[in-house]
Amino acid sequence: MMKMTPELLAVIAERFKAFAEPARLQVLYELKSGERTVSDLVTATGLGQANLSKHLQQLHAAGVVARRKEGLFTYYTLADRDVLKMCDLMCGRLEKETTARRKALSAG
Amino acid sequence: MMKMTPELLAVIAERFKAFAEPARLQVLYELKSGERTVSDLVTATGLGQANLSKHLQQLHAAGVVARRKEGLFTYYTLADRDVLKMCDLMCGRLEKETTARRKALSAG
DNA sequence: TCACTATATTCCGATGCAGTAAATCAACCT
DNA sequence: AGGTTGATTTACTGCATCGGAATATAGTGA
Repeated sequence: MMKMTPELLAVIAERFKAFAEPARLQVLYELKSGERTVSDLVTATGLGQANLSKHLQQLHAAGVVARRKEGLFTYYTLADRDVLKMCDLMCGRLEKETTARRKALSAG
Repeated sequence: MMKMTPELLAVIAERFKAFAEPARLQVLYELKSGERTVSDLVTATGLGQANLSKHLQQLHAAGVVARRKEGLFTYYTLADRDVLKMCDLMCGRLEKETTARRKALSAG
């Protein structure tokens, strides 16, 4: 485990922040099935183009997505396998809680 | 994989948000070594007491930490093993990037 | 060069959140 | 009951950020 300097804490927090927005999670969810252009994502998510573009910049700056330009289009993809692992881990935590809560309700 | 409703996206984002703040990460880092009272955390982190208390409420609301009252004291702990897994996964991503960048620099 | 399309960027209003100080609450003690 | 201590809550301020509209940039083709 690395030493926890304030700078490192800030960087890690920054990374988590990339995941901490419904719009951005929606984008990641779309990218699960593969590469998408910005327009693809606009129609898939219903987000405004300018807004989406800004979210994509943030995701890219945080190393969450990769991009590739081809002519007029910019193709975005998930940066690596760990991105999905993060989401799955978080969803797993949620599921555990909800099933636990369900159990508690039926038991109580 | 569950269906991605706007509500679910909001909940997941909320969870990530709990990790997306240096002060809160610092708290989690402290709790790695075990149970701590609020005062313990105040001295360990250097955060103001009221401020810290609010961060602890957020972490608790997000299911990241558990608490236990004993007399005047409130003891906080990490809620489960997955909390650390989240952090380790994120740090792993960071390390990969920095080593990759180092390699690119020495190669280029 | 001029138009057209796909993205990115800038500007702005509204909302959210971190931090601090002061007030409040809760448990303990004499 | 009154006082003390640990913790939470409230009120407030300043700063960040989301979303939308308008504008700018860049690549394409006539």
